[in-house]
Order: sequence, then C-alpha cells, then structure tokens
Amino acid sequence: MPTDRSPRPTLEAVAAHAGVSRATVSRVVNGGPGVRAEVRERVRASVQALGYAPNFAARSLVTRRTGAVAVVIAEPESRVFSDPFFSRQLRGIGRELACHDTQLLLMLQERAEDHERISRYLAGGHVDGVLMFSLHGQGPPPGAQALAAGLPTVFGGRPGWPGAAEDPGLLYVDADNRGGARLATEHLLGLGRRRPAALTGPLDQTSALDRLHGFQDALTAAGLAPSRAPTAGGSFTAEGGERAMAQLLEHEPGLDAVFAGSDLMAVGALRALRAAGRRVPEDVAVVGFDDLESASWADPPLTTVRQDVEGMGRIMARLLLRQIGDVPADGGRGVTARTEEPASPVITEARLVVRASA
Amino acid sequence: MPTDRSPRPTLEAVAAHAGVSRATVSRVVNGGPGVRAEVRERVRASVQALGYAPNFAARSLVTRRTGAVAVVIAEPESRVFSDPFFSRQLRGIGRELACHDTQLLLMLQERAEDHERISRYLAGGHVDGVLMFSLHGQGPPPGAQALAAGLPTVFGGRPGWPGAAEDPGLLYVDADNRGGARLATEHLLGLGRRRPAALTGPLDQTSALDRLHGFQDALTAAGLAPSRAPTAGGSFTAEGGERAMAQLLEHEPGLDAVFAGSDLMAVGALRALRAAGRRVPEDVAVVGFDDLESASWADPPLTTVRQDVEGMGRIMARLLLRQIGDVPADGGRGVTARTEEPASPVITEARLVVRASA
DNA sequence: TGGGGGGTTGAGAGCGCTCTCACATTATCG
DNA sequence: CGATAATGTGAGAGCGCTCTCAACCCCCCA
Repeated sequence: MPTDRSPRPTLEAVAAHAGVSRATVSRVVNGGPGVRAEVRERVRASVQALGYAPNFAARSLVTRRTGAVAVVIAEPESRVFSDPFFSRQLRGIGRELACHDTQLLLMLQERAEDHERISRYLAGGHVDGVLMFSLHGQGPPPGAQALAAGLPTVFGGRPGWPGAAEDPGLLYVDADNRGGARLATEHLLGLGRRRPAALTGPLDQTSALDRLHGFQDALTAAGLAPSRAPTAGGSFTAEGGERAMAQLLEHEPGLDAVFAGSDLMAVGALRALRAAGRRVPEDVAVVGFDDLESASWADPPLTTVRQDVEGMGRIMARLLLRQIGDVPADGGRGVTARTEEPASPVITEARLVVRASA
Repeated sequence: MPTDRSPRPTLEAVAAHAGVSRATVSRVVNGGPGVRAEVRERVRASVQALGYAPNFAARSLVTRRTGAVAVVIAEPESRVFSDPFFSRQLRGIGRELACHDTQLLLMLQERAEDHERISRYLAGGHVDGVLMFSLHGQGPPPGAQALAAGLPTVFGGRPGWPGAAEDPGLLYVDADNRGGARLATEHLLGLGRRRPAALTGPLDQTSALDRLHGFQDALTAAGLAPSRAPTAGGSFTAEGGERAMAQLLEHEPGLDAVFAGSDLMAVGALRALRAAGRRVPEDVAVVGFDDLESASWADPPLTTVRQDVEGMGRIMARLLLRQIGDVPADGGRGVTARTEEPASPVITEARLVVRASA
C-alpha cells in the first residue's frame, strides 16, 4: 500500500486523555488565556504523551490563515538558482520568514502553462501573501495574478509593466540601481577615463534600465554626452558580457573604461578584454554591479557596487508580513501589527567597493 | 483593516448558480465520471463565471493530501543558496514537482531551534513527503523527524549517521562520488604524476568521505600506498581549498597533482598554487569535482568530474512522488502508481570532463 | 445566607470540501 | 410491458479545528 500514513492523534483524543473538552485543549495549544494553570499543565502533558500536533488543514480552514507565503519567480529560463544574486535574496527572505514561523513556498514560473497553475494555487488559498519576482518585461503582467487573487503582494525589484509606475499602492523593494550605477561611473570618470562604455543587461528589466540611466546621469553631470557613449546589451551572464564586450571593442576600439551592468557580465568582459589583448585596469578600467562572491575572485578582483541583497530579502518579507496583518507568531497570540503608516516602496542603498579592476 | 480578503466563492455558490448539488460540482471540478455532458458544461460555465477556485484547506482536510512536498535543508551555516551545486539540484526538483502539480516548500534548518519548528510543520500535515538534505554529520539524525512523522522521505546524498548504512528502507539519491573521484585520480596518474595529493571536504559528509575513498582506490590500483598520499581537509569552499592547499604545500612541497574534493576547493587551490609560484598544470595538475559553471571560468579552466545534478534532483522528486503513492495529477484522476518494484537508492553516473588544469 | 461578579469550562455550530449511499431516471432485455 | 440494470444526481455525514456563548463554579460582600 502506498505508505501507511499512521493516523495522528486529534484534538479530541487529547481532550479525552486529559479529561477536558476540545475547546480547552485548543486554548492551551494556542496559548489562549482563561485556563487554570493546573489544567493547562495536565493538557500539556497529554499533548506530550500522545505526540499531538495540530492538523494544519483543519486549522487553516477556520482561521483562513496558512502561515505560508509564496515566492513566485517568473522567468522564462530559470536562472534563479544559478544566479547568486537571487540566491542571497532568497536566503534573506527565508530567514526573516522563519523568524515569524512562516513557511516559504517556492513557485517557479518558467513557462506559460506554469502561470495558470500558479494562479490556481494562489486563488486556492494556499498562502497568505506573495513575494513576486518578475524578471522579464513581456507577457501578461506577472504578479497581476496575485493581486487579482486579493493577496497581499510585495515585488522584488521595481515592477516594469506599463502603468506600474503610476500605481501608488504597488509595494516593492529595490536596490538603488540608478544611484549605484552613477557612483560606479563617477569612479571611472574620477580615474581620468574619458571614453567610458556601458554593458547593459536586458533593457526590459527595470534594474538594467535603471543602471543604464545611472551611467548616463554620471556622464551628463561630467559634461559628456550620454548619447555618444558606446553601449551594448545582452543577458546578465558571463556569456552575455563577453559577447557584448567583444562587440563594443569592435565598434569602439578606443574605449578606456567599462561599466558592466552586473558582475557576471563584468567577468565576461574581462575575458573578452584579455582575448583582445587589453590590460585591466591599465588600458581599460572595469566596474561591475552586485558584488557577488565571484567579483572578488575575478582576475583582477572587480571594483563593483555592493547591495545588501540579503537585507533586501528580509525587508521584502517584513513588508509582506506587515501587509498580511498580524504577525502570525505562536498561533496569533502576538500583537496585531496594524499598518500604522501606509507601506511604501523601499529603495536600499548601494555602495561602491573599490578593488583592482578600476 | 489588515487586507480586505474578499470572500471567494464556494462550491455551494457554484452549485446554486448552476442549479445542481455540491456533489455534482465537486465531480466536475475533480474530473470525476458520471456527469452528463450537458450538466458538466453548465457547471464549467458557472465555475468560470464566478471565478471559483477550490479551497485548498478544505479539500486537504478530507483528502489528507496537500499536494506539497517539503525540501528540508539541514545545515548549520546555510550555504545552500550560495552553493551552485545545490541550486541546480533544487531546480531539478522544482521542475519535476511542477510537472506533477506539486508544490515545493523550502525549509531551512540552520539552527537547533529550527529543528523543532520544522518537526512541528511536518507533523502538522503540511506536506505529503519530504526531500531531506542533511549536510552535516553531527546532531540528532536529521531526517529522523520526517521518518518519525511517518512521511515518505527521500534523502539527497547518502545519509551518514550511524546505522544508516544498515537500513535497507532508506531511500536516497547520490552521485557516484567514489567512482568519480577514482576516475579523476586515475586521470592524474595517467598523466604520469606520481605524487598526488587530496584536498578533502568535511569528512563528516559522506560525499567528502566517498570522494576520498575513490582517490585512495585509484592509488591502490596503481600500486601506490594511499596512506602515504598527503591529504588536507577543509570546508567545500574556495577559502577552505586555499587554506588546505597552502598547508599541503608546506608539508609536501614535492607534490605534482591535486585532487580537489570540489570545484570551489579547486579554485581556492589554484589561488594558493599561484601564490606559491607553481604553474598549473605544468608543475601541479589539478582536478576538481562537480563541474560548476565557475569550473570553466577558472584560470586555467578546470578538469573536473561532472555530475548530472539537475537530473539527481529530478530523480529525487520522482522517487518521492512514487513513495507518496498515486501521482496527484488533476485531483487524483490519474492512475494510482503502486510501488511495483520496491524503491531503492539511486546512484547516478559521474563523468570526467578534461580541460586545461590537468 | 443569598445574590452578584469574575474567572473557567464545555456544548455546538460551522469552515468548504469529498465521498458514500440512497434515490431518481432512463436504457435494456426477457 | 414490467422487471432489472445502468447511469446520473442529491442528501448528508463527516474531516479536525476554532470560536462564540451559555453554563458553571467559587469567592466576596451585604
């Protein structure tokens, strides 16, 4: 037979064992008030003796809470797990949720049919809220499904679909991509470089776009024409960076600095530069973005923009938990944290980390 | 108010709308037989019209199925997300589960108190089964909690606690660590190297231990005394590899080949070798293990042992779904896949990938 | 000694769903 | 054409829990 799922004891059983009613056991289990200390102890002992654990589905059915939160990751070709950036953010989320006794459901939306499956899940009340990462710009507004299901939702990164910017109720957490990119570019210019180029990620992602804008901001401020600065785009990967860099070198052999949209791209750029016989940083200075672990391994170690990725994850989780309402710690005996101030998007700081590449 | 959770329509509502009973709607929703085509269509229309989605908790309460599986990752300092190996495995799991309409609950057990929290969750019937990764050897048999809760469980990697080897019912999926390590070492020996050394991971992890054994197997087969081969251990990280390599060089300056227990360690070893002025592969040949993406970026690109990590994840998921019983596709209308052959551990093949480092 | 009042406890009604079983309807056959 | 089977549908009993509300007990004060 397919696994002999031994029947777990119910509230009823504990009540009988302790000689009290179901209601009393429920009170004890949930830490509710109004139970004599003596009875409370007796019930506790019975719970222990029978190895009772409350049935999640039954509880959830009446409380309308699941104590779980979905992390939806919408991306055509799931780089999620290979992308250390994401991984760290996910870790931050996981840790924060664990602190509040909340489970994390991971939902990967790689293809169109996943969209439907996930919508169904969200509508089915599996979770109390949603953390939404939608990395691509095309397709149906990803995350609309969660909002439509009436679930509290927090976005990772600034949502980029048409109209998103106008919606003041949209909650998201993002790094200061624009400011960070500006910082990095100013560093290049401060080094005396006058022919900087940019390697951008997919411009349908707001992070890539914002970083490009930051790059241009710095040029403008320094009196250079952003439109004249060479730019090439690709995916946020080492391969993408390598290809874009090669392309850039072909069209603009005179460039003396490169702002890469991500560390992975920067690593690729280093490869392409080496292949072209350029020295880094002597001939071409390179800065990256993200400060991944691999940034410090690179040869030469990358100057890059650091974001507190794990912290962003934690903030996302916290924001969501606040939206959900009361923090479901210990079965609800905690204080109900009403949303005093209206929640609003959070932009976290980005800092320059100077290493050898620039 | 904390989020106006708009009341979703219930079965009852759909039944009223379609002019049938709840039972009939249930049958239609679950694809059950015995409903006239005309009625079926009418119900479908009502479902559509009201935007009905079955309540998960209620269904789960009666079916005793949740359609979710927990991935428990027990590790003191969660490298989970930074470790690309894991990430790929998780992706494989996620994809396979998605194919079977099963959700993935991620549970990180970083500290002792998490253990208790997770046990509670598992016992509460949140999930139908457990995929268990317990990377450290110490502490209470991690995973015992899942087994104790009577949940179908599959382990990632060979469980290492005392007695695990004797338990024939223990299900796990592992790479052929021993065989792969032997392959890699034989490659080094085949290159004419006669003073190979090993960099091992934490030997309380079976994967590290198995790889060391594989290394020794190759030496023995080649007529070399394994006990004479220099060995240093550390964590499965670049830092660990760097430190261990430095230590090895100090004690055994004459070594001409290194088998590293992981690619990350190998990358660290490359750094240490460079710092010591050794050329790779001329002075010292290096092989790694895992074939991470970074293995091909390394300088020189690493010769390493490739495992089908994503495939391992898929197999784990498949094994678990089979244990759980019938594959819960489309609400159970699928064939019940009884365990015809008794399930048994799966060891996947490991292949050598030759690049420049050896 | 009797009547509040506060603190404890239990009875019972659901939460939304599935599933069994009895009933209604129509098809099938002697 | 009535008996029997096959098919379609509905009534109702839970699944295990929470939560309201009424009942209860004991103590205090008049």
